[in-house]
Amino acid sequence: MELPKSFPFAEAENKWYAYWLKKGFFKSIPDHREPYTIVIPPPNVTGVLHMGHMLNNTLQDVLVRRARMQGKNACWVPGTDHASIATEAKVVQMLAEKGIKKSDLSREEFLKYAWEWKEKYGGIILEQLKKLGASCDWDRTRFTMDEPLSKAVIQVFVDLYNKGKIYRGTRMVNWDPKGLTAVSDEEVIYREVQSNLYYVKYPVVSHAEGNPSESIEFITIATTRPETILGDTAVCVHPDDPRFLHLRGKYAVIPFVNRVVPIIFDTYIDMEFGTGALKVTPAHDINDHKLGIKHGLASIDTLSPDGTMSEAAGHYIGEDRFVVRKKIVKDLEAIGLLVKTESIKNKVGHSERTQAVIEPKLSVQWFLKMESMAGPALQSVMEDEVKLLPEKFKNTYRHWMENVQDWCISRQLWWGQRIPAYYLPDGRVVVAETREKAEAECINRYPEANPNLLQQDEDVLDTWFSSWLWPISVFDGFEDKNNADINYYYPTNDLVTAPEILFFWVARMIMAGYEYRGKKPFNNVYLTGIVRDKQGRKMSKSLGNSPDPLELMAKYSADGVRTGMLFCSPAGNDLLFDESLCEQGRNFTNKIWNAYKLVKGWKIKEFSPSACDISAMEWFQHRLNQASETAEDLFDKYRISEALMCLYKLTWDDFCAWYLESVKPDFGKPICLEVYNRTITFFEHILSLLHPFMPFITEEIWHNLAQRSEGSSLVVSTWPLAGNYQPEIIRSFEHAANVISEIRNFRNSAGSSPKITLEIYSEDQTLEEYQDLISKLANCHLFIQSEKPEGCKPVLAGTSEIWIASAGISNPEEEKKKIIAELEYLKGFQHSVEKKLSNSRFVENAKPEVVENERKKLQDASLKMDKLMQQLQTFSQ
RNA sequence: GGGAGCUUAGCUCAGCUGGUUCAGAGCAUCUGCCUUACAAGCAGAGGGUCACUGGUUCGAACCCAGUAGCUCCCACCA
Repeated sequence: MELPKSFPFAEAENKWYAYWLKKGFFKSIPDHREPYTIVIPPPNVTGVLHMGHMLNNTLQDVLVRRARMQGKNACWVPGTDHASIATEAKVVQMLAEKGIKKSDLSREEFLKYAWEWKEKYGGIILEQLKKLGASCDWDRTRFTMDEPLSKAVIQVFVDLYNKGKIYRGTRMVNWDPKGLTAVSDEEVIYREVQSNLYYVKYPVVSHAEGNPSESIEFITIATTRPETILGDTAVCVHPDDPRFLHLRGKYAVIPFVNRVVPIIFDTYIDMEFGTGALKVTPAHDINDHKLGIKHGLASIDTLSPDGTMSEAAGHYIGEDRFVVRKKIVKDLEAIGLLVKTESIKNKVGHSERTQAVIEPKLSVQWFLKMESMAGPALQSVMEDEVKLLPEKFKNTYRHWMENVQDWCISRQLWWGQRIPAYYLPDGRVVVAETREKAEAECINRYPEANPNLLQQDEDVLDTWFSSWLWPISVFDGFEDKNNADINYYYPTNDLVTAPEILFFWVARMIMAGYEYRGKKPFNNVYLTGIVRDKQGRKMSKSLGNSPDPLELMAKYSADGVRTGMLFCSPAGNDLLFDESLCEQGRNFTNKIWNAYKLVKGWKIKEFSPSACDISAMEWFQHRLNQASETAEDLFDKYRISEALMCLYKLTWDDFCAWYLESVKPDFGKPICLEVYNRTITFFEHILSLLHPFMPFITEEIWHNLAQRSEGSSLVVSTWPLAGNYQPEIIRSFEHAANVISEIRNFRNSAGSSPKITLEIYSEDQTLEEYQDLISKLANCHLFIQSEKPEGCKPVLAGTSEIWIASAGISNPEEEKKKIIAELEYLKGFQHSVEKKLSNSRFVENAKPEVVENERKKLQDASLKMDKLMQQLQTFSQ
């Protein structure tokens, strides 16, 4: 049977994934084994796979597959997130395309559409993950709005409310006047724009009842939003600003509305900016709002939800804010209060979805107090209860946790878990899990009230308010606190996610973990980087620089893309993605495939192995053990990229380039059975080590390399343990390999064909063991003898010298040049070591072994130099 | 504005407690090869003042201080 030249991955991927599912290898139920658990960071239910998911999920799969092979009960729980904002936006858009406005629908009608949409498009991403080879337990797939999970969310809300940790409060939100909704900070895009800075003077009076016409003095403020003047309730200056000291206790008069407001002093002011005096509009600016609270100022909301001036503004009522901006400037100028106009650059927030300029607006929201929850979560990370990888994120984490602000958990949306708060017409509130319970509670607490009049809060909860429960809720740890799953799988082992959501998600899961289980949710958090393009730009749809993962996998194979992504993505580092990485991954699969093709093509016969075979097998066994140990260590330190690179080199360089070349029989000759069997064993070992990275090709080859019993698979085979190895054996082989390289090098520089068999002599006894191997790989006859034969070129390999019978193939000029360069280098080297050794302070202070080493270096160097000098002399003869 | 981090070969990154021929790896580049597993390959080679300036030390890529540049997070400049 002729094998194809490269790995036929498309078929193999489908075949093996179906096989794994059919055999249920990814399923997990609690048993006597040690559990290994990962919960997936749930992607948006309507999302599609992008490069970030690829990196993240490949890493998880590597960890899970290795754990499974190590004999642990591996459980990778998949699922999706309802993503209120994103999904609702998509549904609204879909409806708009059908000519339906959200505002024309009832909540129930809208949700019906949303669920239909979710059923239709939801979960595509999970199907895509299967293409990648993700070994999730698909029977455990969860969605954050599945009934038990939603129930858990409501239960937690009620519980925290009853504990006094949830409260209602006023907060400034980002209001989108076009979308008529509040949007989260993440949905506000700050853009640098050219704006006008208007300098406006306000009359100053000395009494609260002062009359502006009596004023002889003015204070000039600078503003980019003059339309908000109508909502001003103070003017603020810096307490240390000498220009305004005399204004202490005085008042300013707001133009048009003639409101007399205090002049207040606060260090918040930047004296350098504008005039050093700030107009304070607590209802329409976040910092002014803070100042307002601090100084007890009134808050006048001069804007209607649609961005026009409200009744409270008193003037320009019903006109759009930007129209008013122009008008008010003109009117100020007319009454002589506009001092000047400057052009400046500033950043203005725009709504990501509607592009409208965001207006800060006060509104009533639900909050979760963070203080008491942050403490244990901070301590846990600082004491490495929960380990962050890489560790540098501990700093950022601490900084955030120490300055944590209360979490605004309400969202003005319909898609999500509706807040279980019920209001009486007079505004009194009861919080309960269901309407029935709320009514009962109402009767209990407010016997005089009519429970039929209770109205549920219109808002839903922030999506993070359900995802923070994920590691518990996927195991139904709220509904049934002591079920077998939660007791077995929780705390989970590793979490793999992006540092961007360290606070939004990771920190909050830790809080919820301690609050509801009294235990951390996971042991380790592996933080990946962001996948960027070659120029370091974030991948985004609008830039069009984000490749389609499915196309990449179709082109380079899933294994190729997986390894390509992992070749250079250490934890916490951004990955500058380039398709050439996938190419490298694909080439690697090709290399493995061809090694398999070679081995598979051998004819086997029973006879004794050659000396060359024996030395190769011995060396490779030790080298394999060494590499296994290194890889194991790297895995344990979560240096996944490095573990892969270690195995890459083991496979390509050691196994293919050296070992297989050493034992490869001459053309048409058979291989001896013992060597063949040994080779298969080595190959299997390598396939096992590579399996977590490249599940498909390894499975394919593993099945074809030997007879396998029915239902067996590399997926559930045993992870190979690193045996002992002797470094001396590896070193002595490396010496032989070095000799081979030198001979090849000699050939290259002499322009001699590799087909010519050379005669080589050496007095180095240690080469005797590898005599056959060197002869084979360097196409030569190696003789070990103490005398140097006539007419040979000496070549230095390490500290030992070989002599090459080079009749007619030498290139004396080249050789001479090389020797001289080498001598120069050694001279410098020798000099520096001598200097070090003649320094008495070095000899006295340095550790004895260090000094000893320096002496050894010096010895080796002089030995080499002697030999090189001798060689040089042969040229002058 | 506050905080954190980074700067080592053309690119992406290792380099652990300062000391082994310590200046490394992979990719890319160059040279020579269609050698019967693989040209998606083979055999070789070149390439770096470890950002800069001082300091500590017998000894610094590594420790300390300063300078420059870059990145990220938080806050949002009236």
